[in-house]
Amino acid sequence: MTARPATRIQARNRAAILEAALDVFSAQGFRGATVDEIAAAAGLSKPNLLYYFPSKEAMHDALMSKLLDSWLDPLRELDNSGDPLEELLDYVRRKLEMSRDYPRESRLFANEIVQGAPRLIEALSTDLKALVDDKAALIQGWIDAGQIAPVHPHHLIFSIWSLTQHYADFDVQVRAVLGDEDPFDGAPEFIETLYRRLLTPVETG
Amino acid sequence: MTARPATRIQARNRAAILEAALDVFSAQGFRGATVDEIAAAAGLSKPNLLYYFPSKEAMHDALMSKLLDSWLDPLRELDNSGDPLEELLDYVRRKLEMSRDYPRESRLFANEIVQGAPRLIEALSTDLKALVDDKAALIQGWIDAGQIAPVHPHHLIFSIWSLTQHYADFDVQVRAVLGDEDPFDGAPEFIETLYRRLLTPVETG
DNA sequence: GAATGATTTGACCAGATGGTCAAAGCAACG
DNA sequence: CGTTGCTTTGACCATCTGGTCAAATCATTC
Repeated sequence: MTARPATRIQARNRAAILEAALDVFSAQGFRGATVDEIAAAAGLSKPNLLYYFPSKEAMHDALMSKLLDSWLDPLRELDNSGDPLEELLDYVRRKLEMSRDYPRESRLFANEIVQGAPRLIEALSTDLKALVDDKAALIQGWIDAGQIAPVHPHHLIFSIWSLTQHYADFDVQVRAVLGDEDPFDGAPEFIETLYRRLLTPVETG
Repeated sequence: MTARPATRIQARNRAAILEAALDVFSAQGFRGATVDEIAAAAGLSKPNLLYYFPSKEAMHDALMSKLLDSWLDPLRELDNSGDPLEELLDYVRRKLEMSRDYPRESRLFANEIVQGAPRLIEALSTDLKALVDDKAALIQGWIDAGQIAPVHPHHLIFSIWSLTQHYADFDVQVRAVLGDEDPFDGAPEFIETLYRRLLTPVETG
């Protein structure tokens, strides 16, 4: 599909550009980002940058298609291989780690969605919906089997997204409120407690 | 403080402009919004719009200062007047209703924060932090009294923000995944269940 | 080291955008 | 109904921005 970089120079420069573009797009949004700024961040001249990517939109597209995949990976791993509650907690942990380790990717995504996801809506209602529906069915199975407490599976997934990504997307707010305390000191325990208490099945009397 | 509109025409036009600006800024972000677009949405010519607000930034500022206040109001109401768990659930409900009824305000706020809150960071680390610290202490008091289960108060508040605002800020994503189902059919029950189970104190044995 | 093709750049362009200004239109009040 | 001050606008400007292009530079291969 994607044209393979033909030379070492191409590989290096395309990587540098995408790295710079991630920086700028995630901090400024698509319209807020300028090609000049990305070029400067990548250490290239603007025409040189446009030699590797035909347009600003092409850079954004390249980032977005890489992004959606890696964004969905943690959910793909959710399966029937272990204890349901632990499976879900693993998913939560993976998502929280992504917020901590890849906040720019999370913000790039958030920027896109908040503004109506013009360049992404197609993939959301096809690929994403299909995957989520699939995993929701898996979760519903666990509920029907009494292995976790009954909750609306889709909303459960939304809650995991929102709780974990909040720490990346609203980072400045969280840090402004916490002051010196590192958000990721308390977050894992809080969120794990939350889901343990929510999902642990109640004894039927 | 703010200059009172001197005439009926000023009152009407300033209101129309802020309404239009809310529409456009919340959908496009600050840099994505154009003055022409706001003017058109307000039914005014661009120079006429700039007669009422001296610049694009002035419109944004006017919106932001109104916003932060109303955004914090639900939290201000959290107090010691009732059962702690019900107090917190009321707060959650108020926030969720705001997401449903005022999604543009929520997205305006989200846009600002995701992009580093350049125009808001000051207020976040003073006003917001003070209010949250205050309410966190209240919550800690409930925990110490054994009235709700022990959780990190700040993270509890973050979780309420993220869970409720998710339905406004990530609306397109939520709807893309849910298809025909209205998000606000399932969300209130899901979130209430979540906080009841999280916060109901466990019997000490 | 000359030829070939990949890479880089300075100069440039067209359109968008935030903002200005002088003049025209309009409402209100005497 | 004419004066006064508020409101509206067409025309205009400077700057920013995405993108182009021809020419120059560089790497590679024979």
